[in-house]
Amino acid sequence: MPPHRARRIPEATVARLPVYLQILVEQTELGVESISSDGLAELGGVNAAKVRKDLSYLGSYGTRGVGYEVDYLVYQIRRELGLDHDWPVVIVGAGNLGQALAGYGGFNDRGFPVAGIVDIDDAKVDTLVGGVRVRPMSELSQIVASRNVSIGVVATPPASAQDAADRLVKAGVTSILNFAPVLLSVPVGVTVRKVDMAVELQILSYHEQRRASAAAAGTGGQLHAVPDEGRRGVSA
Amino acid sequence: MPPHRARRIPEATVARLPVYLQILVEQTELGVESISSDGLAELGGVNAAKVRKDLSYLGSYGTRGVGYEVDYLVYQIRRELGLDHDWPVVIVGAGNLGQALAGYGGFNDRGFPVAGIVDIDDAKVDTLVGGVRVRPMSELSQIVASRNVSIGVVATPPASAQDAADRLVKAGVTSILNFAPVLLSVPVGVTVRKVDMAVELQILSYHEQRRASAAAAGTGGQLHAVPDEGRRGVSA
DNA sequence: CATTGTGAAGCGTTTCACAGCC
DNA sequence: GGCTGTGAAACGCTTCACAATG
Repeated sequence: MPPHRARRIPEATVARLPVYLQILVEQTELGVESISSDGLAELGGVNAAKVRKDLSYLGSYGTRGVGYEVDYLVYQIRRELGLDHDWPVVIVGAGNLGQALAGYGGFNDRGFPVAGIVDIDDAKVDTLVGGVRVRPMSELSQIVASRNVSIGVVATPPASAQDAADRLVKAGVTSILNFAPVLLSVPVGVTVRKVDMAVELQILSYHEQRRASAAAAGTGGQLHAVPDEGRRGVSA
Repeated sequence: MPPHRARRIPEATVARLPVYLQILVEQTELGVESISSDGLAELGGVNAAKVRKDLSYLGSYGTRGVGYEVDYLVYQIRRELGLDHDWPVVIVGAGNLGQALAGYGGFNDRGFPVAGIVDIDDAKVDTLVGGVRVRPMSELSQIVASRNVSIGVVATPPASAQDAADRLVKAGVTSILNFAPVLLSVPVGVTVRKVDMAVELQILSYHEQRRASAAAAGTGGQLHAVPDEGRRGVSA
Protein backbone atom coordinates (compact mmCIF):
# COMPACT_ATOMS: atom_id res chain seq x y z
CA MET A 1 0.00 0.00 0.00
CA PRO A 2 1.34 3.42 -0.98
CA PRO A 3 1.96 5.81 1.89
CA HIS A 4 -1.30 7.59 1.16
CA ARG A 5 -4.50 6.60 -0.54
CA ALA A 6 -5.76 9.67 -2.39
CA ARG A 7 -6.99 11.51 0.68
CA ARG A 8 -9.41 14.34 0.30
CA ILE A 9 -7.66 17.62 0.93
CA PRO A 10 -9.82 20.53 2.13
CA GLU A 11 -10.16 23.30 -0.45
CA ALA A 12 -8.80 25.85 1.99
CA THR A 13 -5.64 23.79 2.27
CA VAL A 14 -5.36 23.29 -1.49
CA ALA A 15 -5.45 27.07 -1.87
CA ARG A 16 -2.53 27.45 0.53
CA LEU A 17 -0.28 24.70 -0.78
CA PRO A 18 0.87 26.79 -3.77
CA VAL A 19 1.91 29.52 -1.34
CA TYR A 20 3.94 27.13 0.77
CA LEU A 21 5.45 25.70 -2.38
CA GLN A 22 6.61 29.05 -3.60
CA ILE A 23 8.22 29.84 -0.25
CA LEU A 24 9.91 26.48 -0.07
CA VAL A 25 11.36 26.86 -3.54
CA GLU A 26 12.72 30.26 -2.57
CA GLN A 27 14.25 28.73 0.55
CA THR A 28 15.92 26.03 -1.50
CA GLU A 29 17.46 28.72 -3.64
CA LEU A 30 18.78 30.36 -0.50
CA GLY A 31 20.37 27.07 0.52
CA VAL A 32 17.97 26.37 3.39
CA GLU A 33 17.58 22.61 3.82
CA SER A 34 15.18 22.33 6.70
CA ILE A 35 12.28 24.43 7.98
CA SER A 36 9.95 24.30 10.95
CA SER A 37 6.21 24.88 10.85
CA ASP A 38 6.93 28.11 12.70
CA GLY A 39 9.38 29.29 10.08
CA LEU A 40 7.11 28.43 7.19
CA ALA A 41 4.17 30.04 8.97
CA GLU A 42 6.07 33.27 9.42
CA LEU A 43 7.10 33.43 5.78
CA GLY A 44 3.62 32.54 4.63
CA GLY A 45 1.74 34.91 6.89
CA VAL A 46 -0.30 32.20 8.59
CA ASN A 47 -0.05 30.46 11.93
CA ALA A 48 2.01 27.43 12.70
CA ALA A 49 -0.85 25.14 13.65
CA LYS A 50 -2.41 25.74 10.29
CA VAL A 51 0.80 24.89 8.51
CA ARG A 52 1.08 21.62 10.40
CA LYS A 53 -2.55 20.67 9.76
CA ASP A 54 -2.20 21.54 6.11
CA LEU A 55 0.96 19.52 5.68
CA SER A 56 -0.48 16.63 7.63
CA TYR A 57 -2.99 16.09 4.82
CA LEU A 58 -0.09 15.18 2.57
CA GLY A 59 1.27 12.65 5.03
CA SER A 60 3.69 12.65 7.92
CA TYR A 61 6.64 14.18 6.20
CA GLY A 62 8.13 16.12 9.09
CA THR A 63 10.58 15.07 11.78
CA ARG A 64 9.57 15.77 15.36
CA GLY A 65 12.03 17.98 17.12
CA VAL A 66 13.54 19.02 13.81
CA GLY A 67 11.13 20.24 11.14
CA TYR A 68 10.56 19.52 7.48
CA GLU A 69 13.16 18.78 4.84
CA VAL A 70 12.59 21.52 2.27
CA ASP A 71 13.41 19.48 -0.84
CA TYR A 72 11.24 16.60 0.12
CA LEU A 73 8.32 18.86 0.97
CA VAL A 74 8.66 20.62 -2.38
CA TYR A 75 8.52 17.24 -4.06
CA GLN A 76 5.46 16.14 -2.12
CA ILE A 77 3.50 19.35 -2.63
CA ARG A 78 4.34 19.33 -6.33
CA ARG A 79 3.13 15.77 -6.60
CA GLU A 80 -0.10 16.49 -4.75
CA LEU A 81 -0.87 19.55 -6.89
CA GLY A 82 -0.10 17.67 -10.07
CA LEU A 83 2.88 19.90 -10.77
CA ASP A 84 5.22 17.07 -11.60
CA HIS A 85 4.61 17.95 -15.23
CA ASP A 86 3.74 21.10 -17.16
CA TRP A 87 0.17 22.11 -17.92
CA PRO A 88 0.04 23.99 -21.19
CA VAL A 89 -2.73 26.58 -21.22
CA VAL A 90 -4.62 28.20 -24.03
CA ILE A 91 -5.72 31.82 -23.74
CA VAL A 92 -8.90 33.03 -25.41
CA GLY A 93 -8.89 36.76 -26.04
CA ALA A 94 -5.91 38.81 -27.15
CA GLY A 95 -6.95 42.16 -25.71
CA ASN A 96 -5.01 44.04 -23.07
CA LEU A 97 -5.31 41.33 -20.50
CA GLY A 98 -4.78 38.34 -22.77
CA GLN A 99 -1.65 39.93 -24.14
CA ALA A 100 -0.33 40.69 -20.70
CA LEU A 101 -0.96 37.13 -19.58
CA ALA A 102 0.75 35.69 -22.65
CA GLY A 103 3.75 37.90 -22.03
CA TYR A 104 3.81 37.46 -18.29
CA GLY A 105 6.76 35.33 -17.26
CA GLY A 106 4.96 33.99 -14.18
CA PHE A 107 2.86 31.77 -16.40
CA ASN A 108 5.56 30.22 -18.49
CA ASP A 109 7.97 29.98 -15.59
CA ARG A 110 5.76 28.21 -13.15
CA GLY A 111 4.77 25.23 -15.19
CA PHE A 112 2.00 26.71 -17.31
CA PRO A 113 3.44 27.38 -20.77
CA VAL A 114 1.17 29.23 -23.17
CA ALA A 115 0.26 26.68 -25.84
CA GLY A 116 -1.54 29.34 -27.80
CA ILE A 117 -3.60 32.49 -27.73
CA VAL A 118 -6.63 32.87 -29.94
CA ASP A 119 -9.02 35.70 -30.77
CA ILE A 120 -12.24 35.97 -32.79
CA ASP A 121 -11.16 39.30 -34.17
CA ASP A 122 -9.25 38.60 -37.38
CA ALA A 123 -7.59 41.99 -37.11
CA LYS A 124 -5.70 40.71 -34.08
CA VAL A 125 -4.75 37.39 -35.66
CA ASP A 126 -1.10 37.01 -36.58
CA THR A 127 0.01 39.88 -34.38
CA LEU A 128 2.71 38.87 -31.92
CA VAL A 129 2.19 39.11 -28.18
CA GLY A 130 4.85 38.04 -25.73
CA GLY A 131 6.57 36.00 -28.39
CA VAL A 132 3.38 34.13 -29.21
CA ARG A 133 1.48 34.61 -32.45
CA VAL A 134 -2.25 35.23 -32.06
CA ARG A 135 -4.17 32.55 -33.89
CA PRO A 136 -7.72 32.47 -35.22
CA MET A 137 -10.48 31.01 -33.10
CA SER A 138 -10.90 28.24 -35.66
CA GLU A 139 -7.58 26.76 -34.57
CA LEU A 140 -8.60 26.45 -30.92
CA SER A 141 -9.60 22.80 -31.08
CA GLN A 142 -6.47 21.87 -32.90
CA ILE A 143 -4.26 23.61 -30.32
CA VAL A 144 -6.06 21.91 -27.47
CA ALA A 145 -5.86 18.51 -29.11
CA SER A 146 -2.29 18.66 -30.34
CA ARG A 147 -0.79 20.14 -27.22
CA ASN A 148 -3.04 18.19 -24.88
CA VAL A 149 -4.35 21.28 -23.16
CA SER A 150 -6.72 20.84 -20.25
CA ILE A 151 -6.66 24.37 -18.84
CA GLY A 152 -8.11 27.36 -20.65
CA VAL A 153 -8.02 31.05 -19.74
CA VAL A 154 -10.91 33.33 -20.61
CA ALA A 155 -9.63 36.87 -21.16
CA THR A 156 -12.36 38.22 -23.40
CA PRO A 157 -14.81 41.07 -22.84
CA PRO A 158 -17.76 40.02 -20.67
CA ALA A 159 -20.14 39.67 -23.57
CA SER A 160 -18.01 37.03 -25.28
CA ALA A 161 -16.94 35.14 -22.19
CA GLN A 162 -19.67 32.50 -22.22
CA ASP A 163 -19.03 31.83 -25.88
CA ALA A 164 -15.32 31.48 -25.18
CA ALA A 165 -16.05 29.04 -22.37
CA ASP A 166 -18.38 27.01 -24.59
CA ARG A 167 -15.72 26.74 -27.25
CA LEU A 168 -13.07 25.76 -24.73
CA VAL A 169 -15.29 23.05 -23.32
CA LYS A 170 -16.17 21.78 -26.75
CA ALA A 171 -12.48 21.63 -27.60
CA GLY A 172 -11.92 19.41 -24.58
CA VAL A 173 -10.71 21.77 -21.87
CA THR A 174 -11.83 20.73 -18.37
CA SER A 175 -10.57 23.63 -16.25
CA ILE A 176 -11.12 27.31 -16.87
CA LEU A 177 -9.61 30.39 -15.31
CA ASN A 178 -12.08 33.18 -15.96
CA PHE A 179 -11.05 36.84 -15.88
CA ALA A 180 -14.35 38.12 -17.24
CA PRO A 181 -16.81 39.53 -14.71
CA VAL A 182 -19.56 37.06 -15.54
CA LEU A 183 -20.73 33.74 -14.17
CA LEU A 184 -19.74 31.04 -16.61
CA SER A 185 -22.10 28.17 -17.09
CA VAL A 186 -20.28 24.93 -17.82
CA PRO A 187 -21.09 21.20 -17.76
CA VAL A 188 -20.61 19.28 -14.55
CA GLY A 189 -17.07 18.00 -14.42
CA VAL A 190 -15.54 21.22 -15.64
CA THR A 191 -13.88 23.34 -12.95
CA VAL A 192 -14.06 27.10 -13.17
CA ARG A 193 -12.19 29.65 -11.10
CA LYS A 194 -12.92 33.31 -11.43
CA VAL A 195 -10.57 36.23 -10.91
CA ASP A 196 -12.39 39.53 -10.93
CA MET A 197 -10.23 42.55 -10.32
CA ALA A 198 -13.15 44.92 -9.97
CA VAL A 199 -14.49 42.72 -7.18
CA GLU A 200 -11.14 42.87 -5.41
CA LEU A 201 -11.11 46.64 -5.62
CA GLN A 202 -14.65 46.85 -4.34
CA ILE A 203 -13.73 44.75 -1.34
CA LEU A 204 -10.88 47.16 -0.64
CA SER A 205 -13.30 50.02 -1.08
CA TYR A 206 -15.53 48.52 1.58
CA HIS A 207 -12.65 48.46 4.04
CA GLU A 208 -11.64 52.01 3.17
CA GLN A 209 -15.17 53.16 3.66
CA ARG A 210 -15.38 51.48 7.05
CA ARG A 211 -12.16 53.09 8.13
CA ALA A 212 -13.54 56.45 7.07
CA SER A 213 -16.81 56.09 8.94
CA ALA A 214 -15.08 54.65 12.00
CA ALA A 215 -12.82 57.68 12.07
CA ALA A 216 -15.80 59.98 11.70
CA ALA A 217 -17.62 58.34 14.63
CA GLY A 218 -15.44 57.67 17.67
CA THR A 219 -12.24 59.64 17.28
CA GLY A 220 -10.49 57.67 20.00
CA GLY A 221 -11.34 54.42 18.27
CA GLN A 222 -8.42 52.27 17.25
CA LEU A 223 -9.33 49.97 14.39
CA HIS A 224 -7.69 46.87 15.68
CA ALA A 225 -5.96 46.73 19.02
CA VAL A 226 -2.44 47.25 17.74
CA PRO A 227 -0.56 44.06 18.63
CA ASP A 228 2.80 45.60 19.37
CA GLU A 229 4.20 44.57 16.04
CA GLY A 230 5.51 47.03 13.54
CA ARG A 231 4.08 45.52 10.42
CA ARG A 232 1.45 43.20 8.93
CA GLY A 233 -2.12 44.19 8.34
CA VAL A 234 -5.37 42.65 7.25
CA SER A 235 -4.51 40.26 4.48
CA ALA A 236 -7.73 38.41 3.74
CA MET B 1 -31.68 56.10 15.49
CA PRO B 2 -30.63 55.56 11.86
CA PRO B 3 -31.95 52.39 10.22
CA HIS B 4 -28.64 50.67 10.79
CA ARG B 5 -25.78 51.28 13.14
CA ALA B 6 -22.66 50.28 11.21
CA ARG B 7 -23.19 46.55 11.48
CA ARG B 8 -20.33 44.19 11.00
CA ILE B 9 -20.70 42.38 7.69
CA PRO B 10 -19.02 38.95 7.39
CA GLU B 11 -16.09 38.96 4.99
CA ALA B 12 -17.69 36.20 2.93
CA THR B 13 -20.70 38.43 2.40
CA VAL B 14 -18.57 41.46 1.54
CA ALA B 15 -16.91 39.36 -1.15
CA ARG B 16 -20.30 38.53 -2.70
CA LEU B 17 -21.89 41.97 -2.59
CA PRO B 18 -19.93 43.17 -5.64
CA VAL B 19 -21.24 40.18 -7.57
CA TYR B 20 -24.83 40.93 -6.64
CA LEU B 21 -24.24 44.57 -7.48
CA GLN B 22 -23.01 43.75 -10.94
CA ILE B 23 -26.00 41.53 -11.63
CA LEU B 24 -28.43 44.11 -10.33
CA VAL B 25 -26.94 46.82 -12.51
CA GLU B 26 -27.27 44.54 -15.52
CA GLN B 27 -30.88 43.87 -14.59
CA THR B 28 -31.58 47.58 -14.34
CA GLU B 29 -30.24 47.99 -17.85
CA LEU B 30 -32.60 45.26 -18.99
CA GLY B 31 -35.47 47.16 -17.44
CA VAL B 32 -36.06 44.71 -14.58
CA GLU B 33 -37.42 46.59 -11.57
CA SER B 34 -37.87 43.87 -9.01
CA ILE B 35 -36.06 40.65 -8.23
CA SER B 36 -36.55 37.79 -5.78
CA SER B 37 -33.79 36.13 -3.77
CA ASP B 38 -34.35 33.11 -6.00
CA GLY B 39 -33.81 35.09 -9.17
CA LEU B 40 -30.72 36.82 -7.87
CA ALA B 41 -29.37 33.51 -6.58
CA GLU B 42 -29.76 31.89 -9.97
CA LEU B 43 -27.98 34.71 -11.76
CA GLY B 44 -25.23 34.78 -9.16
CA GLY B 45 -24.66 31.05 -8.99
CA VAL B 46 -25.39 30.79 -5.27
CA ASN B 47 -28.38 29.63 -3.30
CA ALA B 48 -31.34 31.74 -2.31
CA ALA B 49 -30.90 31.42 1.44
CA LYS B 50 -27.42 32.82 1.11
CA VAL B 51 -28.69 35.78 -0.88
CA ARG B 52 -31.27 36.56 1.76
CA LYS B 53 -28.81 36.24 4.62
CA ASP B 54 -26.30 38.40 2.78
CA LEU B 55 -28.83 41.11 2.02
CA SER B 56 -30.21 40.99 5.53
CA TYR B 57 -26.88 42.35 6.80
CA LEU B 58 -27.63 45.55 4.92
CA GLY B 59 -31.04 45.88 6.49
CA SER B 60 -34.58 44.77 5.68
CA TYR B 61 -34.82 46.11 2.20
CA GLY B 62 -37.03 43.46 0.65
CA THR B 63 -40.79 43.13 0.53
CA ARG B 64 -42.26 39.83 1.67
CA GLY B 65 -44.25 38.13 -1.01
CA VAL B 66 -42.68 40.37 -3.65
CA GLY B 67 -38.90 40.59 -3.65
CA TYR B 68 -36.35 43.37 -3.79
CA GLU B 69 -36.58 46.62 -5.70
CA VAL B 70 -33.52 46.51 -7.96
CA ASP B 71 -32.71 50.23 -7.91
CA TYR B 72 -32.95 50.54 -4.21
CA LEU B 73 -30.79 47.49 -3.65
CA VAL B 74 -28.17 48.86 -6.02
CA TYR B 75 -28.17 52.05 -4.02
CA GLN B 76 -27.83 50.25 -0.69
CA ILE B 77 -25.06 47.92 -1.80
CA ARG B 78 -23.16 50.83 -3.35
CA ARG B 79 -23.47 52.74 -0.12
CA GLU B 80 -22.33 49.82 1.98
CA LEU B 81 -19.33 49.16 -0.24
CA GLY B 82 -18.39 52.81 -0.30
CA LEU B 83 -19.07 53.02 -4.02
CA ASP B 84 -21.08 56.21 -3.79
CA HIS B 85 -17.97 57.96 -5.01
CA ASP B 86 -14.98 57.03 -7.17
CA TRP B 87 -11.77 55.66 -5.73
CA PRO B 88 -8.84 56.72 -7.86
CA VAL B 89 -6.06 54.13 -7.85
CA VAL B 90 -2.38 54.40 -8.51
CA ILE B 91 -0.54 51.57 -10.23
CA VAL B 92 3.09 50.83 -9.42
CA GLY B 93 4.87 48.96 -12.20
CA ALA B 94 4.38 49.55 -15.91
CA GLY B 95 5.31 46.10 -17.16
CA ASN B 96 2.97 43.80 -19.05
CA LEU B 97 0.48 43.57 -16.25
CA GLY B 98 0.57 47.21 -15.14
CA GLN B 99 -0.01 48.31 -18.70
CA ALA B 100 -2.89 45.93 -19.16
CA LEU B 101 -4.49 47.13 -15.96
CA ALA B 102 -4.11 50.77 -16.92
CA GLY B 103 -5.69 50.04 -20.29
CA TYR B 104 -8.36 47.72 -18.96
CA GLY B 105 -11.74 49.38 -19.15
CA GLY B 106 -13.10 47.45 -16.19
CA PHE B 107 -11.06 49.60 -13.85
CA ASN B 108 -12.02 53.00 -15.13
CA ASP B 109 -15.61 52.01 -15.75
CA ARG B 110 -16.41 50.59 -12.39
CA GLY B 111 -15.46 53.49 -10.21
CA PHE B 112 -11.71 53.06 -10.00
CA PRO B 113 -10.12 55.57 -12.37
CA VAL B 114 -6.38 55.28 -12.82
CA ALA B 115 -4.93 58.38 -11.18
CA GLY B 116 -1.48 57.45 -12.37
CA ILE B 117 0.95 54.71 -13.19
CA VAL B 118 4.55 54.91 -12.06
CA ASP B 119 7.70 52.87 -12.68
CA ILE B 120 11.23 52.94 -11.29
CA ASP B 121 12.65 52.24 -14.72
CA ASP B 122 13.27 55.59 -16.37
CA ALA B 123 13.23 53.91 -19.77
CA LYS B 124 9.50 53.27 -19.27
CA VAL B 125 8.74 56.77 -18.02
CA ASP B 126 6.81 58.97 -20.43
CA THR B 127 5.66 56.08 -22.57
CA LEU B 128 1.90 55.97 -22.97
CA VAL B 129 -0.16 53.02 -21.78
CA GLY B 130 -3.91 52.96 -22.12
CA GLY B 131 -4.00 56.68 -22.56
CA VAL B 132 -2.05 57.27 -19.37
CA ARG B 133 1.51 58.53 -19.32
CA VAL B 134 3.92 56.51 -17.19
CA ARG B 135 5.44 58.74 -14.54
CA PRO B 136 8.62 58.43 -12.51
CA MET B 137 8.52 56.86 -9.08
CA SER B 138 9.47 60.19 -7.57
CA GLU B 139 6.04 61.55 -8.44
CA LEU B 140 4.17 58.83 -6.55
CA SER B 141 3.62 60.84 -3.37
CA GLN B 142 2.44 63.80 -5.29
CA ILE B 143 -0.08 61.75 -7.26
CA VAL B 144 -1.42 60.16 -4.10
CA ALA B 145 -1.68 63.49 -2.32
CA SER B 146 -3.16 65.54 -5.12
CA ARG B 147 -5.70 63.00 -6.27
CA ASN B 148 -6.47 61.77 -2.78
CA VAL B 149 -5.64 58.18 -3.61
CA SER B 150 -6.16 55.56 -0.94
CA ILE B 151 -5.86 52.42 -3.04
CA GLY B 152 -2.63 51.29 -4.68
CA VAL B 153 -1.96 48.43 -7.06
CA VAL B 154 1.35 46.57 -6.99
CA ALA B 155 2.14 45.24 -10.46
CA THR B 156 5.91 44.97 -10.19
CA PRO B 157 8.18 41.94 -10.42
CA PRO B 158 8.27 40.00 -7.14
CA ALA B 159 11.66 41.38 -6.12
CA SER B 160 10.43 44.98 -6.15
CA ALA B 161 6.99 44.38 -4.69
CA GLN B 162 7.85 45.04 -1.06
CA ASP B 163 9.62 48.23 -2.02
CA ALA B 164 6.60 49.29 -4.04
CA ALA B 165 4.33 48.60 -1.08
CA ASP B 166 6.59 50.54 1.26
CA ARG B 167 6.51 53.53 -1.04
CA LEU B 168 2.75 53.34 -1.41
CA VAL B 169 2.29 53.23 2.34
CA LYS B 170 4.69 56.10 2.87
CA ALA B 171 2.77 58.10 0.30
CA GLY B 172 -0.39 57.58 2.32
CA VAL B 173 -2.14 54.67 0.62
CA THR B 174 -4.11 52.47 3.04
CA SER B 175 -5.29 49.64 0.77
CA ILE B 176 -3.17 47.61 -1.62
CA LEU B 177 -4.09 45.16 -4.34
CA ASN B 178 -1.04 42.99 -4.84
CA PHE B 179 -0.42 41.07 -8.04
CA ALA B 180 3.10 40.00 -7.14
CA PRO B 181 3.53 36.48 -5.79
CA VAL B 182 4.99 37.60 -2.48
CA LEU B 183 3.65 38.26 0.99
CA LEU B 184 3.64 42.00 1.54
CA SER B 185 4.48 43.25 4.96
CA VAL B 186 2.59 46.42 5.83
CA PRO B 187 1.73 48.36 8.99
CA VAL B 188 -1.40 47.49 10.90
CA GLY B 189 -4.28 49.47 9.49
CA VAL B 190 -3.30 48.91 5.89
CA THR B 191 -5.39 46.33 4.06
CA VAL B 192 -3.77 44.07 1.48
CA ARG B 193 -5.45 41.74 -0.96
CA LYS B 194 -3.42 39.45 -3.13
CA VAL B 195 -4.26 38.15 -6.58
CA ASP B 196 -1.86 35.44 -7.68
CA MET B 197 -2.59 33.94 -11.05
CA ALA B 198 -0.03 31.18 -10.66
CA VAL B 199 -1.80 30.11 -7.48
CA GLU B 200 -5.12 29.99 -9.32
CA LEU B 201 -3.62 27.82 -12.04
CA GLN B 202 -2.07 25.53 -9.47
CA ILE B 203 -5.43 25.04 -7.80
CA LEU B 204 -6.88 24.10 -11.17
CA SER B 205 -3.94 21.78 -11.69
CA TYR B 206 -4.80 20.03 -8.44
CA HIS B 207 -8.33 19.37 -9.65
CA GLU B 208 -7.12 18.18 -13.04
CA GLN B 209 -4.69 15.87 -11.38
CA ARG B 210 -7.42 14.42 -9.15
CA ARG B 211 -9.65 13.85 -12.11
CA ALA B 212 -6.82 12.03 -13.84
CA SER B 213 -6.03 9.75 -10.93
CA ALA B 214 -9.71 9.12 -10.24
CA ALA B 215 -10.13 8.04 -13.85
CA ALA B 216 -7.09 5.80 -13.59
CA ALA B 217 -8.42 4.09 -10.46
CA GLY B 218 -12.12 3.18 -10.63
CA THR B 219 -13.15 3.40 -14.26
CA GLY B 220 -16.82 3.42 -13.38
CA GLY B 221 -16.28 6.31 -11.01
CA GLN B 222 -18.36 9.38 -11.63
CA LEU B 223 -16.70 12.41 -10.11
CA HIS B 224 -19.77 13.95 -8.63
CA ALA B 225 -23.16 12.39 -8.73
CA VAL B 226 -24.48 14.32 -11.71
CA PRO B 227 -27.43 16.34 -10.43
CA ASP B 228 -29.58 16.08 -13.51
CA GLU B 229 -28.72 19.56 -14.65
CA GLY B 230 -27.13 20.28 -17.97
CA ARG B 231 -24.68 22.89 -16.87
CA ARG B 232 -22.82 24.38 -13.93
CA GLY B 233 -19.68 22.86 -12.48
CA VAL B 234 -17.33 23.33 -9.58
CA SER B 235 -16.88 27.04 -9.22
CA ALA B 236 -14.98 27.47 -5.97
C1' DC C 1 -49.88 33.03 -0.79
C1' DA C 2 -45.32 34.02 -2.46
C1' DT C 3 -41.40 35.58 -0.57
C1' DT C 4 -38.61 37.71 3.02
C1' DG C 5 -36.04 37.59 7.39
C1' DT C 6 -33.97 34.79 10.76
C1' DG C 7 -33.23 31.46 14.70
C1' DA C 8 -31.13 27.12 14.85
C1' DA C 9 -28.74 23.12 12.92
C1' DG C 10 -25.04 21.59 10.09
C1' DC C 11 -20.60 21.79 8.20
C1' DG C 12 -15.95 23.09 7.05
C1' DT C 13 -12.00 25.61 8.81
C1' DT C 14 -9.09 27.37 12.35
C1' DT C 15 -7.03 27.23 16.63
C1' DC C 16 -5.80 25.07 20.93
C1' DA C 17 -3.35 22.10 23.58
C1' DC C 18 -0.81 18.26 24.35
C1' DA C 19 0.73 13.41 23.57
C1' DG C 20 4.17 11.32 20.72
C1' DC C 21 8.62 11.16 18.94
C1' DC C 22 13.30 12.28 17.38
C1' DG D 1 14.03 19.92 24.60
C1' DG D 2 12.01 21.05 20.57
C1' DC D 3 8.91 20.29 17.15
C1' DT D 4 5.46 17.43 14.77
C1' DG D 5 0.93 15.33 14.35
C1' DT D 6 -3.68 15.38 15.78
C1' DG D 7 -7.94 14.89 18.64
C1' DA D 8 -11.08 18.19 20.39
C1' DA D 9 -12.90 22.88 21.10
C1' DA D 10 -14.03 27.12 18.99
C1' DC D 11 -15.38 29.72 15.27
C1' DG D 12 -17.55 31.40 11.10
C1' DC D 13 -20.15 30.44 7.23
C1' DT D 14 -23.90 27.95 4.92
C1' DT D 15 -28.15 25.84 4.77
C1' DC D 16 -32.55 24.59 6.62
C1' DA D 17 -37.00 25.43 7.85
C1' DC D 18 -40.57 28.20 9.15
C1' DA D 19 -42.83 32.19 11.36
C1' DA D 20 -43.72 36.86 9.90
C1' DT D 21 -45.88 39.76 6.56
C1' DG D 22 -46.98 42.74 2.55
